[in-house]
Amino acid sequence: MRAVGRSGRYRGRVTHPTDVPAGRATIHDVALAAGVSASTVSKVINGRYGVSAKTSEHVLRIVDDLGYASSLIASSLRRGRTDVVGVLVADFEPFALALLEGISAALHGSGYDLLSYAGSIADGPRHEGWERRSLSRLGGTLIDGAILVTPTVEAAGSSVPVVAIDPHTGESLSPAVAADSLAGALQATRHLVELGHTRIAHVRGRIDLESARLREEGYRRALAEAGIAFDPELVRAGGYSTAETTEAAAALLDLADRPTAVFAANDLSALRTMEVAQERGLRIPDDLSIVGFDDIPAAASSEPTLTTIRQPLREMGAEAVRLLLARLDGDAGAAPEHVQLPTRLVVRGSTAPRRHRPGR
Amino acid sequence: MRAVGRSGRYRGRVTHPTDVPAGRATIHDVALAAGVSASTVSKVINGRYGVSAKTSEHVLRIVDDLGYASSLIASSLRRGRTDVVGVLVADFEPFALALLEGISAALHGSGYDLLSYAGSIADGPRHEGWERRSLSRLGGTLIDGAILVTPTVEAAGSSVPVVAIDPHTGESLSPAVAADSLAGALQATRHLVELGHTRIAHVRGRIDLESARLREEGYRRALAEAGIAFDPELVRAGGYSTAETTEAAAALLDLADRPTAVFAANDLSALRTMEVAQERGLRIPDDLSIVGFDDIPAAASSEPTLTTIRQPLREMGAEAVRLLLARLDGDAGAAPEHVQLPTRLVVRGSTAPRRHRPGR
DNA sequence: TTGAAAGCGCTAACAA
DNA sequence: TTGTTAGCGCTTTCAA
Repeated sequence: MRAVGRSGRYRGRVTHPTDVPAGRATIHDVALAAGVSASTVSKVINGRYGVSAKTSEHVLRIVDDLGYASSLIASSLRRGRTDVVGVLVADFEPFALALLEGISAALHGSGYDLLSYAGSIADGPRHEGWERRSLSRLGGTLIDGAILVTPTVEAAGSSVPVVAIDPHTGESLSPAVAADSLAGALQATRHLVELGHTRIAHVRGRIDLESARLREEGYRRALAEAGIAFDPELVRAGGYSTAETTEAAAALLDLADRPTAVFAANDLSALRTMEVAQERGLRIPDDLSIVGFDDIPAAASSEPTLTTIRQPLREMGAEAVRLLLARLDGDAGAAPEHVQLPTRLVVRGSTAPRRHRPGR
Repeated sequence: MRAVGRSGRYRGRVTHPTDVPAGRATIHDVALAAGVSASTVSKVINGRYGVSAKTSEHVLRIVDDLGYASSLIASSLRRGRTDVVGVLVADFEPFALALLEGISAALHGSGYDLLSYAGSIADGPRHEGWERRSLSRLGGTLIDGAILVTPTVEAAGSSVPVVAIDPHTGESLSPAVAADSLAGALQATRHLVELGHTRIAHVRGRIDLESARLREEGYRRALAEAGIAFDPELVRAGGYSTAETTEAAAALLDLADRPTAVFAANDLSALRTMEVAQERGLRIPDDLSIVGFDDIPAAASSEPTLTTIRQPLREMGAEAVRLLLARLDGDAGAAPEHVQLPTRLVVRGSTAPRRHRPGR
C-alpha cells in the first residue's frame, strides 16, 4: 500500500547531517560517510592530483554506495562551465524536434552533453524574446554554449557562444545556419505554375524570420517570371500559428475567385490549410493544390501526402553543432559565420494539374 | 582586453563592479545600477510584498534595460524549486522525440517549463544507469520532477517525483506509462500468420525493458495459438542498437532455412532489418515481410513503408505529464500508479502473403 | 596529502 | 520599506 500526499516526502528533507539522506546525497553526505572533508571528495571526483590512492579508492566506493553524482547546478555555479550544450526552443514542435535529432547525433563523442529547454511553455505561446530570457537564465552557468531555434530576437552579446538556426531577420550578428528559402520558394511556386495554376495563394510565415520573408520573395519572383500578376488578396498572414493560419486559409478559400493552389510557408501551415479546405468539402489535389515547406515527418503521412520543399533539418542541426563547437574550442576563425544548405522539391500527393471547375 | 584561453572570451569576465557587464547581468549589476540592495531587487523580481511602488517600478526599468533574468541555477540552488519539469532521455531519437512532443503539448498552461536532458551522449552510448546519474545531477535542484524515458534502472528513491515511460522490467515502484506491448505483439504476429507465414523470426529489443519482454512473449503466444513450433534459431538479440540489430538480421537472413517474415521489437530495428535484407537483394515484401513496433514517423516514409504496431506516443507523453503533475501538486492519490494505453496494427507496404520461393 | 575558508548568484529570515 | 546576513552544494585556493 502506498502513502498518499507523497510529494511532501520529497521536500521535507531533515537537515541533520547524520540522517540517512532523504533525497539525493550531497558531497557532505559522502564526506561524512568516508570520514574525509568535502574538498577531498571533490578532488577525488574530479580527478585532481594530491589525493592518496587509498583515500581515493575509499571515497569512490562510498560514492558508489550512496549513488552520489555531483549537482550540475552547484558545480556549474562554482566552476562556470558544465560541458553541456543547450538547445533553446520556443516549443517542442516537429521542426525543432527534427533539428534536435541532428544536433544530438552530431554531438556524440564530443564530450558535451545535451540539454534542451523550451522557454515559451509556462508563459504561454508567442512570448517575444523568450530566447533572451532563456539564455539569461541558463547561460553563463548551466550551459557552455547554445543553439537557438528560430529565435525572435538577435541574441548577440550573450554570455556564452550562440549559434542560430533559421535566424531572425536583419543583419545577423551571431553565426547562423539556414536552408535556402529563396530557392525553395521558387521551386515550390514554379511547380504550381508548371501544373497550370495561375491563381496561386501564399500563406505567409512568421515575418520576423528571415526565412519566411525569403519564401514570400521567392513566391513573388516565380509569379513575375511566369508573367502572373501579383494579387495582394492572395497573400495572407499565417504567422506559423494554428489560429492565424486557420483564419488565413478560410479567408482565401472563401474568396469569390478562389485560388486553385496554395503555397504555405511551412508544413504545419500547409497541413492546417489542407484541413480547412477539406472541411469545406474541397478535394485535394483535385480542387486545390497545396505545397508546404520543411518536410517534417507528418508531411509524409497526411491524407493526401504533402508536396513540400525539403529542408535538410538533421544536417542543419549537425552544421550548427559544428559552428558552436568551433567557438567553444576557441577557434572560431576556422568555422564560417553563416551556413546555407540547399532545399529541394519533394512531390507527393497534394499537388495536381489545374482542372477547370465544373461550376464556373 | 580580455583573457585568452579556451572560451576565455566568454569567461574572463572582469569582476570590477562598475564595468559594463561583459556577460549576463547579475542581480548585483541591477542593484548597483538601481542604487538598491540585491535583496530588494530579488523581492521586486519575485513579486514579494514590502517594496514601495516607486522602487519597484524603478528596479523593473533597470531590469529591462540590462536585460536581466535571474539565473535558474542560482535561484534554484537557493529555493530548491524551479517550476521546471525534466524529461530524461538517453538520447534524442525518434521514440523519445515523439514522446517529447506530447509532453510539451500537455504541459502548456501548467505553469511548468520543460527541460530535456540527454545523459548518455558525452559518455558514449548505452551507459547503464544514465538516468540515475542524470537525476542526481539535475534533481533536487534544477527540476521539480522528472519523466524518464525507457530507463535502464528503477529510479524510485529519487529526490524528486518521477514517472517512467516504457519502464524498466521488474516490479515498478515509480508510476509508469506504457503501451500494451503484449497485445501489440500478438497482433503483429497474427498478422503475419494470417498472411500464411510459418517461418517467422523475431528481432528482440532491450530485454531490460518490460515492453521488449512482453513483445517476445506475444510473439511466442501467437505462434503457439497458430500451432507453429517455436524455433529458438529464429529469435535474435537486437537490443535496439544498430550494430546488434544488423548482426541479428544478417544471421537470420543467412540461415539455410531463411524466415519469410520478421517481427522486430521496434521500428528502428525493423527498418535496419529491411536495409540488411535489401542489401542482400531480397525484395520486401515479396521475399520477406517485416513488421515493426512504435510507428515512429520514419515508418511512414521508408521504402516500402513499414507495417507496424502503433503506440500512441503523444498520448503516452501527455499521460505521463498527468501522473507527474498530480504528484507535484501533492494529490498523488488522485492519479493512478500505472497507465497502459492500447496499441493497434497499421498495415503498410512491408508485409504481403507468403510466396513460395522459386529456387527451393 | 589533507582540510578550512571563501565565494559562484541568488533568496529568505531577520534587523534596522 | 529597506538592507544585512547566512547559506543552498560545490570547487578552488591556500595553509597546515
